Amino acid sequence: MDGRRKQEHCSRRGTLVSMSASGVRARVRAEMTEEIKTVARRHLATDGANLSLRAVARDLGMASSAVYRYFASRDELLTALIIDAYNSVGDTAEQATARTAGKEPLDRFLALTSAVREWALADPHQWALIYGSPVPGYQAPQDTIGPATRVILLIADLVRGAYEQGKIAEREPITGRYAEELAVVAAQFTPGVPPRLVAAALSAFLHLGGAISAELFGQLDRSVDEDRRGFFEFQMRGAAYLMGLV
Amino acid sequence: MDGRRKQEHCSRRGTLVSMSASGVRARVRAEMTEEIKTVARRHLATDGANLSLRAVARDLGMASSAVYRYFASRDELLTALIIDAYNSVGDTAEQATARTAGKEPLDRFLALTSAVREWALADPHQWALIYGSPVPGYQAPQDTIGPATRVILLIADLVRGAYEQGKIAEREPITGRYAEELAVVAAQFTPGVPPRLVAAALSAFLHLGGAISAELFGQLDRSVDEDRRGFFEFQMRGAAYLMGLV
DNA sequence: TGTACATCAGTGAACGCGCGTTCACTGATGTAC
DNA sequence: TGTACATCAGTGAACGCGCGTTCACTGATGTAC
Repeated sequence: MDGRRKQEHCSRRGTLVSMSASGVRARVRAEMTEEIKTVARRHLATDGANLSLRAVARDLGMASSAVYRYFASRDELLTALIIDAYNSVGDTAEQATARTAGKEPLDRFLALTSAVREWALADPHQWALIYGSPVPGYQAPQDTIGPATRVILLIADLVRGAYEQGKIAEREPITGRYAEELAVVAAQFTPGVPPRLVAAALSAFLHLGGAISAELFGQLDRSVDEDRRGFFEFQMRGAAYLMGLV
Repeated sequence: MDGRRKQEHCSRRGTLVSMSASGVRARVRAEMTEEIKTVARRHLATDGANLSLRAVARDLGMASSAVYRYFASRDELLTALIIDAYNSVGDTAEQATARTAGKEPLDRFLALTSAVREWALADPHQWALIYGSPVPGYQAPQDTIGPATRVILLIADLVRGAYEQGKIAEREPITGRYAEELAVVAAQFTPGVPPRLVAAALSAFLHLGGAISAELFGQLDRSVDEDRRGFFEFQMRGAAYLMGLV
C-alpha cells in the first residue's frame, strides 16, 4: 500500500521534470490536497458529516497523521469540502444561465433550477453537506459565506435582468419589516429591483431547496416515484409565476 | 447518583400503592421509557443524529446496559424519537386546524403552516431529525411512514374541504406522468380532488419545509434577521395562491 | 558541477477518549399456592 | 397471611472497535554557495 502510494508520487514527479523545482513541490502538494478532498467526498456518502480523518487516510494508504500536513484539523477539511460544494453547485448554475443567455427569463430560471437539481441528484451527499442539517459541533467560518450565496445571487441577477427588460408581470407590492430588510440586501446586490421581487426570488430559492431536499431525503417516496423531474418543473413554474416571470 | 435514581423509583412506586401490582410495573416501565426519550431528545441538541446511548444513560445516572431493558438498540431508540417527533408536529398542526375550524381556508392554511414553523423553532433538533439529512447508516422502519404523512395529509384535507365548498379558484389543469402518479395517491387519501390541487398542496408542503429548514439552518442569516415570521407568511401566501386558496 | 544545509512529506507509536453491545450477576418486586 | 418461586430492572466488567491529534523521527527533495 505504502509502496503503491510512493510510486504514484514518483511517476507524478517524473512527468514534471521540466518545471522549476519549487513549482513541482507546490504542484504535488496541490494534487495531494485535491486527492484527499476527493476521497473525503467519497466518504461523505457512508459517514455523512461524521467524516473520519483516519478513514480517509486509510483509503489513501497513508498514516492518519500525514493528513495534518494538508489540513490543520478535521474541521478545516470539512470547511474545504463545504466551500468546494458551494462552488461546484454555483458553477453548475452559472453554466446553465450562461448556456441560456438571450432566452426568455422563465426558461432560464427553469434551466438554472433544473441544473441545480441534477447536481444534487448526482451527488446527494454534497447537497446534504451544504443544505442538510448542520454538522453537530461544526462552526462554519467566514470563508463559506461568499460561495454559499452564489446560487441565490444568480437567481436574483436573472430576475433583475428580466425586470430591467420589462419582462416581469405586475404583482402586489409588499410591506412590513421583512420587506425593508430585503430592500437593504437588494440595494447591495441587485440595486433597482423592488423588494417584492427580491422576496419572491428568495422564496423561490427556498422552495427550490425544499423540493430538492424532499426528493433526496425520501419524502416523495410512494407518492411521486416516476416523474420527479416533471413534478419539480411544475413546482418551479409555480415559483416563477409568483416572481412574475412570464 | 445510583442512590438518587433508586430513590426516585421508590417514591414513584409509593404513590401508586393502590394500583394492581402488575399495573405499577407497567406504569413505571412506561415512565422510564419516556424519561429515556426525554433525555435523548435533549442530547439531539448537542450530538445531532449521532446520539450516544452511553451519554443518555450517564445523564440518567444508570449503567449504559440498563437502557437495553427499554430499547433493543440505538436505532430503536432513534426510531422512537423520530416517530414521536412526527406525531408531535402532527398534533401541533392538527390543533391549529381544529382551532380555526369554520374560518376561511386561506387563514386555516396560514395557521397550520405557522404552527408547524413555531414547533420547529421551539425544537430545531427534532425538526432536523425528521426533515434534515438522513442519519448515516440508519434505515427508517415501516412504522415511521404513517406518522410521517400526517402534516401533508392535513394540508390535503384542508384543501379538499375548500374544494368541496367551492372555495378554490380555477387553475390550469396539469398533465404528465407525475399528474397520474399524484392522481393515484389522491384517489386513496383525498378522493375527488383534482391532481392539479394535489400537486399544488404537495408543492406547498415542500415549500414549507424548505422555508423552515432554511431559517433553522442559517440560510436567512444576514438577509432576513428581524421579521422572519413576516417573510414566512409571505411565502406561505404565495403557496396558498398557487393552490387557489383565496 | 558538486556539496552542505534546510525544508518538508510522510511514518508509526502513543495519548486519552468514547462508542454499542453482551453477559453473568444481584436484589427487589410480583405471583401463585 | 406466609412462603417459595418467577420475573425483571439494573449493575459493572469486558470485548473490540474507532476516533482526532501530537510528537519525535526518517529520508527524500530543493536551495544556496
